[in-house]
Amino acid sequence: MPTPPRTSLTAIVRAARHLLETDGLEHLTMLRVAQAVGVRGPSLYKHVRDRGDLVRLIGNDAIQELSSRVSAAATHENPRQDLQAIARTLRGFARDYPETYSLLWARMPDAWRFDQDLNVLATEPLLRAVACLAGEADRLAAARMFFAWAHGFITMELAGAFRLGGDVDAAFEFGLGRLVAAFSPPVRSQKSSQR
Amino acid sequence: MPTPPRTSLTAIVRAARHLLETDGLEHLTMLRVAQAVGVRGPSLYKHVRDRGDLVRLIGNDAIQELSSRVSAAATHENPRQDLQAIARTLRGFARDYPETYSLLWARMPDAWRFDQDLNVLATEPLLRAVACLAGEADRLAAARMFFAWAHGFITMELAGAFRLGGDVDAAFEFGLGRLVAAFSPPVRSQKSSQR
DNA sequence: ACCTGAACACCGTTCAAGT
DNA sequence: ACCTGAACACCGTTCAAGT
Repeated sequence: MPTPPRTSLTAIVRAARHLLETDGLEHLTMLRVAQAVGVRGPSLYKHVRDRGDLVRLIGNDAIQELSSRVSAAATHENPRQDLQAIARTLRGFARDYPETYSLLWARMPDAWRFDQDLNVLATEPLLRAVACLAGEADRLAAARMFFAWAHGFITMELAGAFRLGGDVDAAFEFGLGRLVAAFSPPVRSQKSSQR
Repeated sequence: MPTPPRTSLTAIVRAARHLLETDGLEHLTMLRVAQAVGVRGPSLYKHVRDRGDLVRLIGNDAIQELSSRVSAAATHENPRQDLQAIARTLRGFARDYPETYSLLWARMPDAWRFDQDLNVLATEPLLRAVACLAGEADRLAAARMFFAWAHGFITMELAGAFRLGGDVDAAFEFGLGRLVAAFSPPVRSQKSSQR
């Protein structure tokens, strides 16, 4: 005899992401998610394959939100301004949702990772901006350089790894400025050295 | 009545680090560590405060090994060569011990993190090399920029995040070259260059 | 001093049984 | 069709009891 669902996938994912953010991944428990949406633990398995699947759905949710923030921020005429906006948007998202951000590019089983097509979508504004500066040939390498720096900085900041003192905000702007500047084509004069 | 210890802290840490590397952090279990060193689970608590403490000891062990690798690699006359050697050493360590490397700068409770004085020690070669290129004033910001890039690149590589194709090794060298070049003082527009 | 079994509160997951 | 309690194998950790 059919019975109406007492919860929904979207409610489960929302509750799980909230729990992740407040208590961390190790406290993101099937039982606690179930409790948050008002069912018993085993019922979740009617909506989700297992805990890894739930992590994947949280990632999908988060990368879409991050992606739309990035798209909204990267609308300048000048690709350098777009790059700066993208980096600051990433950092802002990480500050709003540190646990969720950490999850996005954490080391995990493949089945737990957010979907690749969402990754492609999220990466597009960065690739576009970088192509203008570094040229088509170096597009991918330059995008990886830029994202590696931004992601590394944000990750270390979230991990509390910047403990040697100094102004962390200033260090972020320092890196951002130097990095954007470094994207000019390298060989721009036959006679002088490079920058 | 005193009885001789049937295991030791160093044996426990070594077994735990090995278990971490082979099976991942979530499978690093007190019971499995105990089994690996030949005692029962509860006995570990005579040597270690709790699981977080064990994670901290693994981190201490790993950062010391990484630190000595970095020191051994950063012995060139030219600070640019030292920077390149440092980055490649980090990446090599991460390839040898991906789980351990991921752990080192992961988001964790403070009590789980490796000791700060070991961090200072490990950072010294980088700070020294960077100071020669970026100048004393920008030393810390430049070191953070460099390490953020290297760490971000390595982290993404370990996480399997580079899935847009392209040559990842080439992207690493691209970033490394551009980054080292970017450490010249920025205002060279007076017609001169630096150094 | 160190090790042990038993115990407690918690996990993820399965499954037969309910509606 | 969805939800549930009971069950299983596993956790981390404590503690009284052994030697």
